[in-house]
Amino acid sequence: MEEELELWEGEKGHDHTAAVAKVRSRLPDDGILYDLADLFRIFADSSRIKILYALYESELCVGAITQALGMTQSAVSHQLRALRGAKLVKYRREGKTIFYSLADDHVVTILAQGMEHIEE
Amino acid sequence: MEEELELWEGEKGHDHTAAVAKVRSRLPDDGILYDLADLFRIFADSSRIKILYALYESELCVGAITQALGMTQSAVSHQLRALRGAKLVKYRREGKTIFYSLADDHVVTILAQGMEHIEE
DNA sequence: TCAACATATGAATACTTGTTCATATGTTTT
DNA sequence: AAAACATATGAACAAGTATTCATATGTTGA
Repeated sequence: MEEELELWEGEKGHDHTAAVAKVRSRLPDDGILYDLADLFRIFADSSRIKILYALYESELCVGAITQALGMTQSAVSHQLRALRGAKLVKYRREGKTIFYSLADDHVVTILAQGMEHIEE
Repeated sequence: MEEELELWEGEKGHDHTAAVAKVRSRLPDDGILYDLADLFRIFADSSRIKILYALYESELCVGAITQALGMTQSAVSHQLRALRGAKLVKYRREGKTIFYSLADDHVVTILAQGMEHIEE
């Protein structure tokens, strides 16, 4: 007797070709997906999350963030650098002091959606 | 002559007490912020992002994900475990096959907001 | 211009994490 | 019951990363 015809030549198991083709055609470019992962990696640390929440309602200078969160000035500054790199915060200088604030509404939305998710 | 009165006893630099108190009063509990960081950490990897996007439109079995993304079955399974742990995907069994799908709309919203942010 | 202040940065270390390899679990068919 | 299939899991290694410590840059006032 004949064995079952194998449409996907040489592969084991059942056929996925249709689903695979559909996924591949709609999946965003690799570069985009890497950038997206990089963005979320910035949110993936509790120190940075704390900084973002601290900035939720008003701008703050580095010293205030440092005191409020009980971190060292160096650690805060390193994390602000990461947040700046991801364009999640903006800053303005006033004399020796530099004030940071949230860059745009995406930050707020992302935090809020994440919060909703974990509170379910 | 008198030195300037130091309201925040012993600290150097200018005063942050008001801002610090405000931030501290509004900042969510540490545990919540850790959970939030943990959630975003799941999004912080391009393999998992790819899996989530693959599941964007329809459920898929592990084999289909494996083929579509060109990963090993083991790697996919490990990442699905992480996604399951964060309740970002759900699954159902049909014989030997297990179909995964997105758990809720937060996943879609978070991905979409992230995408908007990096496309600016 | 010098001292004090505010913030930033580089290097080193301790910790976390994604993948691979080998194997285990669970399901269906013969 | 055994074999084939589909998925899950544990251990180990390589790669990435947050903090600390020391120091640098930039700004203001004396």
